[in-house]
Order: sequence, then C-alpha cells, then structure tokens
Amino acid sequence: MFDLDLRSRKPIYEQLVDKFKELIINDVMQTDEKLPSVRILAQQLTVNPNTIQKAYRELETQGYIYSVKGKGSFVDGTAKKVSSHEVNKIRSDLEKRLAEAFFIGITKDEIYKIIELTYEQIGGGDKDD
Amino acid sequence: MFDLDLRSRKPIYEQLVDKFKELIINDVMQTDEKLPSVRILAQQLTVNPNTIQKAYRELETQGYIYSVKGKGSFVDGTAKKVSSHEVNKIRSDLEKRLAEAFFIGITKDEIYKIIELTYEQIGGGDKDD
DNA sequence: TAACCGTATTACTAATCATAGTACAGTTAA
DNA sequence: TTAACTGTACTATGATTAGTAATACGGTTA
Repeated sequence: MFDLDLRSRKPIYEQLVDKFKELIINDVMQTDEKLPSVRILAQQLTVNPNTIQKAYRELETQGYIYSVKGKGSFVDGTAKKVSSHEVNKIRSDLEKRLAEAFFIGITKDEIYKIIELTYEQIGGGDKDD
Repeated sequence: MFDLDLRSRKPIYEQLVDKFKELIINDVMQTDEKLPSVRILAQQLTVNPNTIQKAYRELETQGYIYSVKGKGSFVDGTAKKVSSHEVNKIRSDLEKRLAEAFFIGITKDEIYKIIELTYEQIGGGDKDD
C-alpha cells in the first residue's frame, strides 16, 4: 500500500501522515472509508503499531480522520470543519511560504499557475458544493 | 533588536533564521547591509555564539546572506539566484500547503486575496525589475 | 468467548539543541 | 607588526525531545 523509506531522516509516522493526507485530499480515500487497523498496517510495513497510531492520532487532531475504539479509524467527511486554530495555522503558513516564493523570484503568474493546477488536481472542489 | 522566546519549543537558531528572513524579505534590511557579528549578537541576546553562527549558516545555505571571514555577514542581494534545489523545495512545499488550504475549505478567492496582500507587503517586486 | 479494534503507559535509544571552550584564519586600523 | 575585530571549525557535554518498542487495558463484534 505504501512505499515508505525507513532510512529517511523523515520520521515514519510523518511519512504516513503525509501519505494519508494526500490520499484523502485527492479523494483516493472516500469519506468514512476505513483505514487499515494499526496492527495490520504495522505488520504490513514491519513497523511498530505505536508508530502507526502516532500517525493516526496526528491525522485525527488535524481533522482528517476519526477513530472509534473497538471499530477502527475512518476518513473524516466533516474535514472541512477543521478547527479555526488549524485554519489559521495553515493560512499564516501559506503566507510565509508565499513571501518566500516571491522573494526567491517566483512570479505571481507562476503562483497562479500552481494554484490552478493544484485546484484541478484535488478535484476542483466537490460537485455538490 | 529581537524578542526571542527562550522557553519556546522552537529552537533559538530557528527563531533567528525566521526573524532575519522576515527582515530581509520585507526590505527592512537592505542588500549588503551588515548583520551583527556572531559574538556581539550572542552577547546582546545572552546566548552562545555558536547558536548565532548556526542561524547564520542556515541563512547562508538558504541564500539570504553571505559571510566573509574577517569582515562579517551581509544581506545577499543576489538572493533571487537561490539554488534550484531550494526553489523546488519551496515550490513543492507551496503546492502541498495549497492543497491543504483548499481541502480545509479556504476558497480560491481567499487564496488570491492572500497572494495580493503578501505581494503588496513585501514591496510588490523591485521597481527595477 | 475469541478475535479483532483503538488507546494509554512506560521505557529505551537516538537525535537534536544549546552551551562551552579552544583554536584557526582573514581583515582592519593603530 | 600588533591588537582587536571578524567568521569558522572542532570537540565535548548536558538537557531535552523525538522516535520507536513492549506491554497492558478497554471497547466492539460475531
């Protein structure tokens, strides 16, 4: 399911968080779809279940999944109601990145292109919006 | 000169890097302007000179300043020739942030607003471009 | 009950951070 | 030349944090 780099300086749990976020954002995983159990995934990836759980917990606090004891972890369909704290973090982070991008010479045009591309790629907003 | 939070979980040297980047990006510090010497700044902030130097080294590898042995460290005017590696990093990072921002419900309009604001704030590109 | 779920706790290891001390080399002005 | 600045390199140390692992606990479901 995943190709994670155990030798990377990027922590395993972080790689997992990014992977899942990507899958969720790009609609590869649908709302309420079940994620593999911590143990199953741990076994498949030959890492410790706690590492998986750490990733899942992070995904949960960021609003991408929800977990139910005894049942499993699932893609959060209400993800768009992310806490305002998270929203602000992402917004200010975006500002910082943009300032950097501008500074190193990336043009507004380029930024616009990136935006449109990204927007298309993630489905351009749900059809039922 | 700086108000850094010694109790923050954010490393001191990282706070310094961000501070200087901000000053440089927002044109508060001009091209070839001299940064405080590592020892002077260390004394002012009551931190170890090595901590300052770590920040300066990071700023240098990121292309924001240049250092000359015996003379000092200065704002890099050629900052826009950042290594393509750095550019790519910032670009892909920006894409990731954008995808996240879209996902959590920030609209394209909002993004555009943020872009314009950021663009204005950093001086809207040099006049001699 | 058995087999599966997430979760909490504890512990060990490795990496990171900041500091300290020392030394080396280039610059500049007295 | 010397003295007083600059940046840089290296090693070592202590403290903290991050990452992972092992184990146990509690809920769910068939």
